[in-house]
Amino acid sequence: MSTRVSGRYPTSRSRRLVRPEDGRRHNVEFVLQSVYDSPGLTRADLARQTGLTRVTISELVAQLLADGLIAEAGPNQQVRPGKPGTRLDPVPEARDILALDLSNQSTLRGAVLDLRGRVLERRQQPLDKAQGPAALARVTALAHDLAAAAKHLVVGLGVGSPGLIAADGRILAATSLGWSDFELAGPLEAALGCPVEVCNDANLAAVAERRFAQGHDNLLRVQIATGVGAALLVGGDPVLGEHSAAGEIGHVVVEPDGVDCLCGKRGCLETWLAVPPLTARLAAAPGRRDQVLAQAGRHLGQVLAPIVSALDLSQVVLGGPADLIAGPLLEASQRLVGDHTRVDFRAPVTLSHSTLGDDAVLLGAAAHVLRRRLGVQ
Amino acid sequence: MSTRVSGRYPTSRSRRLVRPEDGRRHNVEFVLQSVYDSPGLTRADLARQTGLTRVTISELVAQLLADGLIAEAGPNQQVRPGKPGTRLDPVPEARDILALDLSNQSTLRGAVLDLRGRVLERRQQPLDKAQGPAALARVTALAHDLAAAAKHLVVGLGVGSPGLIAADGRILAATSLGWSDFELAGPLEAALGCPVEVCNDANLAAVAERRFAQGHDNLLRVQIATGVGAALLVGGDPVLGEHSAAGEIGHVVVEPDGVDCLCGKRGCLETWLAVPPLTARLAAAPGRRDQVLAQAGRHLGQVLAPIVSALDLSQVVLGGPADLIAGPLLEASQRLVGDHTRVDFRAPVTLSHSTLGDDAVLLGAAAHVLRRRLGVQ
DNA sequence: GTAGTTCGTAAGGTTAACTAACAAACATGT
DNA sequence: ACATGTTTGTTAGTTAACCTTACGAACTAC
Repeated sequence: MSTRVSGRYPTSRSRRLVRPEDGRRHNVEFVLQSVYDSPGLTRADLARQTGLTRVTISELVAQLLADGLIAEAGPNQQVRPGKPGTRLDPVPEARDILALDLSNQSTLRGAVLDLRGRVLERRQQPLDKAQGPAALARVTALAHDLAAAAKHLVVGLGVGSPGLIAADGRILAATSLGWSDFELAGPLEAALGCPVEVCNDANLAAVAERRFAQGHDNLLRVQIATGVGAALLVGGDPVLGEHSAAGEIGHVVVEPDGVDCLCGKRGCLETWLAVPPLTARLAAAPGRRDQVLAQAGRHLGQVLAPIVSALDLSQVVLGGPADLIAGPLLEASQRLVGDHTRVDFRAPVTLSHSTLGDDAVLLGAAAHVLRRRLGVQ
Repeated sequence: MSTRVSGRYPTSRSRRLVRPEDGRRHNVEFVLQSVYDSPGLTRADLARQTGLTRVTISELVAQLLADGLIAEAGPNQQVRPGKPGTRLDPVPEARDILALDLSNQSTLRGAVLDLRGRVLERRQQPLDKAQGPAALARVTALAHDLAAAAKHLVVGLGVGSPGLIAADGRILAATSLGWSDFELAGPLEAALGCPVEVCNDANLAAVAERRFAQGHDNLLRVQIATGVGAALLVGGDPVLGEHSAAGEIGHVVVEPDGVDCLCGKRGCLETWLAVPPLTARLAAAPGRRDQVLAQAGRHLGQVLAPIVSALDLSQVVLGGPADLIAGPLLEASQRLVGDHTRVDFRAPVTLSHSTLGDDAVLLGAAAHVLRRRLGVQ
């Protein structure tokens, strides 16, 4: 795990040839994942569970012990014949992960986390409407702050950015930061000397729900803020789409004769669900708060229903201000989706308000680095 | 390729440990894929393209030559210094693939195909409303017919079945055949002695669009027949969903105060788009054929719009009777999806009528076997 | 005709899996 | 108490799949 020269083990799609050492690293990562999933396993347990021999497992474990990523935790307390095995536990404090959240328009947020997703340090940096290279300078400065605050070896830096981000981390368009067709990871890697992973902020928030809030492998996360964005996990992986624009549901029309939207169409979902228009509607109808929220929730449900059906989702998570989302809006949305999609062979979908708060993107950035660099997902 | 003992190379999700021979097979498959993608490559081309050494590539190529899956095609006609390389071509006639389509309620259809997807032989078997074990007997008989008709080594049998099919091929529910929680692949493998892959019919049709009709890696295919079903490819892979029920969009409500549906709700998409209700509506309004079809198309578009936005799809393919689909229905649907989702950073989605006709499922079954057994996708 | 380039193969090294065998540490039965 | 059997983790040696180095064959260019 200390030396990472060649690329990652290929998935079914990103195909490339593999060398024996790719297999070795994959197997080391697999053992690490197993120890994270089931702390206290012994080498013999791992061998039985994986099908590799005890000899090979011992070698893989020795590598992880040498790297400090796992530790022996004394003999197994069992009442069985035979020599008791040695329990193995993960050591989440062995490494630090740096995480950046660029989604806030006024302040860049950063944190140092351990491998369990605990926030160890926080730093931030005003953006002051910096654009392009000036924004890059602010981001780099914040990254340096984080690197200086880290007290352990750093696995890597994860960056959650708004906008369209390609699969390779290239930023196709991020208007709030003035970047287009911009390579962010390269300069940051050069400046910091550690691996950098750039990903869309909404996708990272969804990844965080999965890893740190017991989310399912197939889930939809909707973020309600200045606009309305969504991210989708299928089989645990974020969906990028044909133009890296997946999740852009804010401009689906839900009310053909509704009010004008900035995009030029009328009655887009955002004209109901984004925070500014929603608070304006609430202010304009003082005594009808619950009805307005329920109406917004039904419009959301109208968009969710086909998605939930087509993807057979069981979980939708909503992020955003609790006072707007957590009550009638969520309930109305859940009811409409249930009523419009219910079939006998599918359990009803569950909508819930995110428990991750403002740290969703930071946690997702850490989860992403954890996965890409150590294979733990 | 002749010996296939251990499992397949793992993807990012289906994780397991890998042995050196798994890597070897993955690499052999990669080379085969490369030769299918770019016929006429030389060993040296492959080495440059993949990063492996010429020595290793020669070994992998020797394996494929010995299996007859590729062939040398004389020296490269080039005007360059140096020894000309030997061109390598795929040999699609080297193997046969058996394919079964169980989606028709009255007749089981089967075919023998080559590795290019050309149909070499066709067989069929009346179902006569057989259910459960009796249906299995019909399926097995047809599979035997196909095996007897094959003139080359058989890669495997692909089966496209209606109903809910789990990722491992287990049939969770297929009401038209009277199967529930039913292991179809096991008995067929025992009877035929060749690998069997079972998959949902709609998913296979989508796979066929991708491989044999130049479909994108992210596409939605909607089949309009007795009911309305859909299948979704994300990154080239079929989406199964949390309960293997992905694609079931027929019972999304599009008209809350519409007519009663068999499912117990009102105004489901099927009450507009399935062939029986649609033909009934056309018969009931003799002079308004185009308007009725356009209305059906708009209801479809209403369901497609959120899906297209959330997944950033660029392609939707409609399968079913051309006289209903190919005209005003498709145009109205395309227009509504465009009008309801258009945003500046995304190219508009393209709806089209499938060109694969009745063979979509058979072709998909062959493509699936090709991919699972020979790694060509 | 000579030099330079490119292709495919041969020989031998390195790595990462395997099998076989063994000492250590435990429970159980006499 | 003590032999017996079980389970664990390690050592020693084998096999497989990649690598590097080197070489003959076949072509172009001067």
